[in-house]
Amino acid sequence: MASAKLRREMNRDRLEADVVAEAVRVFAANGYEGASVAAIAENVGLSKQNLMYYFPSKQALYQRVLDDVLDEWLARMANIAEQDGEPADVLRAYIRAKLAFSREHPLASRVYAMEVISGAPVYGEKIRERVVPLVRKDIDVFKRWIAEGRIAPVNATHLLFAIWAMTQSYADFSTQMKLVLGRGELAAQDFHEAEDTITRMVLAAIQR
Amino acid sequence: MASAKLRREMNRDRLEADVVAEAVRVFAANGYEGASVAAIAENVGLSKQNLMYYFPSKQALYQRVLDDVLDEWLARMANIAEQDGEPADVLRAYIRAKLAFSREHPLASRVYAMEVISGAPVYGEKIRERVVPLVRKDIDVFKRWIAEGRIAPVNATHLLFAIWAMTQSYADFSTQMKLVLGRGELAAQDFHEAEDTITRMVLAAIQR
DNA sequence: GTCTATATTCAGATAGAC
DNA sequence: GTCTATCTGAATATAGAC
Repeated sequence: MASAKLRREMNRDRLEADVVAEAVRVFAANGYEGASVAAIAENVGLSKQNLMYYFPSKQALYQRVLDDVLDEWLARMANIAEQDGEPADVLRAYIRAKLAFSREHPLASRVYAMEVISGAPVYGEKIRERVVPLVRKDIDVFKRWIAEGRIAPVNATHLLFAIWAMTQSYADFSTQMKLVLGRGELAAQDFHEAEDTITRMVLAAIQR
Repeated sequence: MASAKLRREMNRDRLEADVVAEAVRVFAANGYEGASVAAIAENVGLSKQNLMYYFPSKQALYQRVLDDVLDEWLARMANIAEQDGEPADVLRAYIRAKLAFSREHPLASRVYAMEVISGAPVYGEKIRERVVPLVRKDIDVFKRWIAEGRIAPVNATHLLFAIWAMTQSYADFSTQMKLVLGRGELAAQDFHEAEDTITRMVLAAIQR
């Protein structure tokens, strides 16, 4: 009895995960309005009506996608800046983690980016609740380092904005980068060079 | 005769400019698919059908919007890197110009960003023709500086990607920045601090 | 050039049988 | 939970009178 229910729930979880994974692709490629539930359903092998049995509305599915994106992102990025260690080492780890996310989850990054660029009409409140406090904590860490004289007195907020922008662009703007590099895909080498260049800029800027 | 025609054409130009300006707003806020021609027409005081007399299709209007966005961007950004002068001064001017564009034309930046994030399905070819050569020229300037020993041997390509990402984010991600800063709008002061921080990072990185 | 009217397609969502 | 069938609204686009 319990095991049958458990198995059913695992199947459901797996199915939902499949749907969400496909939804990320479609939302990333077309934006919220441009995405069609029918397309997502077809790609995942469900009827549109059946998909809507699991996700009652397109918005509900979209919110679930954003929730999952943010969960994954928080799991990787939370608490990096708060770790002990030399500022240079912490910043290196932070840049590396954020670039790795861009490389491993470019679609997730793009869905989030499009939502923000559109003015965060559906996810603004969640960003305020879940992202902003984390960002502020990271900024506070930078400020503490400055107060303690461990790094140069840079503008902590804009330093973080800069790190975010530089690392995230390797997911969001990879299409343009590929055109500039004349390459079909960004390769491991590109991400290494990116990491070196970004790290160099950040560490040079905080040099006392 | 000729003056009547001229006047008519000026009116038409003005009307088209009004439509394009409004279209930028709507495309930036909703993406290509999410934008509706009817909404654009209404906001500009035309009937939908009348608008489609001037722009035969939604895609044509969208392409026109992107063309105008790119024209404006090229008018400001082309040839900055190619100017004579100390690398530090040229880079300062480049960063300032790009930040000014983000500040003065955030909607233009967002429309372009969404197109690129979506994979540039309609504007990819134009980007290849009009943007990529310019970017490559700028990168070549950086490489020449390195070869001449005027700046440190950084990765020229990724340095440019970094500058683009940092400056552009003040248009594209301003919604998130405003939430972090707890402010309704980005102010002149924010852009000054951004410019200082970005310039510091770039100049520190090229320091020999 | 501008209007009324309409064709056509497509999307999200719901009802109800099984 | 899954299916067939359908409703409803919106959006692009076109036809044709004035």
